[in-house]
This record gives sequence, C-alpha cells and structure tokens, in this order.
Amino acid sequence: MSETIEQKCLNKGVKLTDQRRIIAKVMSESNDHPDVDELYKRVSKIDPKISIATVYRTVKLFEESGILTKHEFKGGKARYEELNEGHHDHLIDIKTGEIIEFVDDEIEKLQKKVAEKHGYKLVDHKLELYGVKINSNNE
Amino acid sequence: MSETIEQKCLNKGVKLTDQRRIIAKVMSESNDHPDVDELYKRVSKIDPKISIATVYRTVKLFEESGILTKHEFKGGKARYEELNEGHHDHLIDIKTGEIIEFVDDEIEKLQKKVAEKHGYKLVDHKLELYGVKINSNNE
DNA sequence: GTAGATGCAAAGTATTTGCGACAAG
DNA sequence: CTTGTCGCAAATACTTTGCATCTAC
Repeated sequence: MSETIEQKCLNKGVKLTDQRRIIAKVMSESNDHPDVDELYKRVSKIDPKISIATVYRTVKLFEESGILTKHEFKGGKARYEELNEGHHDHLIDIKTGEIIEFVDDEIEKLQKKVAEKHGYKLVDHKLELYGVKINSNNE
Repeated sequence: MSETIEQKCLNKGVKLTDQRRIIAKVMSESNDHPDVDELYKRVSKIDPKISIATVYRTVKLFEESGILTKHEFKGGKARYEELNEGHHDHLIDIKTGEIIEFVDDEIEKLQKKVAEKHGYKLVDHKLELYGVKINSNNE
C-alpha cells in the first residue's frame, strides 16, 4: 500500500489538524466518489462540530496538494476521490449512477500523441464514458 | 453546410420566437464556446431587452433538442457550442484558454471497446485534453 | 508565540423558477 | 384562441470569505 493521507500531508508541509485528519480518514475509507455534502455527512458522524466550510477548505487544499482529485461529472456537484499512483478514468452508468474505474494505456498514449500533433505537451486530461448496461434482459 | 438551427427547431417542433431566433443566430455565428454570460452579451447587442433567464432557458432547451452541446471545462462555467454532425473533442491550452477541436477515430473506437469490455453500451463520452504549448521559446 | 486553521454567518456565483403579461401557431 | 414563452425579481444550489477565536508546531 502507498502512503496514507496523513503521511502525504507531512511530506508536503500541510499542517495536520483534527478536522483534516478526520476528513483524510473518511476519504481514505471511501471507495466511491463523494461530493462535499456527502463527505460532510460522513465526517459529521465522527465529529459533529466540523463545519461544512472546513470541508470545502480542506478538499480544496488537499486537491492543490495532490492528495485528492476533483471530478465534475455531468450535471452534478463536484465529487472527490483520493489520488493514488494508479491513474484511472471513469465509466458512468447513466441509469444507476454507478461508477466503474478503468485504465486503458492505449487511450492514454493516443491522447499524448494527439496533444503533440497539435504542438502541445499534455498536462492533464479528463475522460468520462457514459453508458448503459448491456444485459440479459434486452429491452 | 448542414441545417440551420432554425430548421432544426422546425423539425423538432420547437416553437420559434424572436429571442430564440437571435440566440440561434448568435450561436451559429460563434466559432468559440461561449458561456451563458458571454452569449447574453452578444445577444443583447442585437436585442437589449432579452433577459438572461431566457438565455438560460433557451440553451437548456436547445441542448435537450440536440441543437447545442454543453461543456463543463475545468472549473469554469458551462459553455455551449452548436452541435453538428462532426463530433469532436477538445484540447485546451491551460495558459491561454484557447480551445482546439480535434477528432481521433482511434480513440473513439477504443472508448467503445472499453465500455463494451465492462458490459456497457457507450452512449456518450467526454474527453478533454489540457496542455501547454511546446514552442520555440522553451521556458 | 505566531502563523495559520476553524466555525459561523454573510456574501458570492451560477442557474432556476413563479407569476402576470404577451406572442406563436 | 390557447398553450407556451418572456421579463422580472425572488429563490435556490453550491461554494467562498471576513472575522474573531483557537490550535499546531
């Protein structure tokens, strides 16, 4: 396993407060992609005195420190996820909202190539696929 | 050239009002990706009495009718673009904000394949590349 | 001890909506 | 005519911020 969020904070000189420790813990333990409201709810169960302003400030700080990433999936609120070595993109079930993470090296390479073809160095990218389940009960 | 926005409205049974005609015209003539505020400014030059609520209502209606697409590029406001046959994705210069449109069939195919691999039919997707210009004056 | 963090409530943005007046088909 | 649209201002949703207090280092 990789570094904990707390370790990352220490390495990056981010001051650790109780609130941040709690937010870090909740994010580490979340396998989904909570929005700020949801995160606030989870965090409030541990410490009901934390304010939502702190949650907003903290996710922003963690994002800037490369600890979390922010996703802005279609039409919704900003959602967050812990950033680990393994980069991945998202496939979103438009019926259920379920999110599947995937990696496709070939797509990654092609993206780089496209950027270069246009004279750019690729710095970041966003790839989201939206789909519906192909299953047994064909409509 | 393809159908005009006005023709599309007729085909889809979208009632044409003066305001909608103006918004349609401005969008057709825009080669960039204006946000609602910017669109409102442009539209106001033609008819200063149009309200921003109408602009919001109209872009939403046009989006639902498949006439415009909405983009939510990183951290900004929603931006709109006329939807034509030729689908394309966007490469955004993170220094200047310039937007380059591109098409890459191979990436498109791979996206479909990835979705299928996970048991999904690809319905929609979002691909944005963010880059910096590689140029003569290397920093 | 001091710079930075927190909680609160107030202020910003972006967008949507209720309503009476008005216009398109 | 009648249904849907418009303009306006008020409402909503999400996020940020000023300020006084408190806390990590």
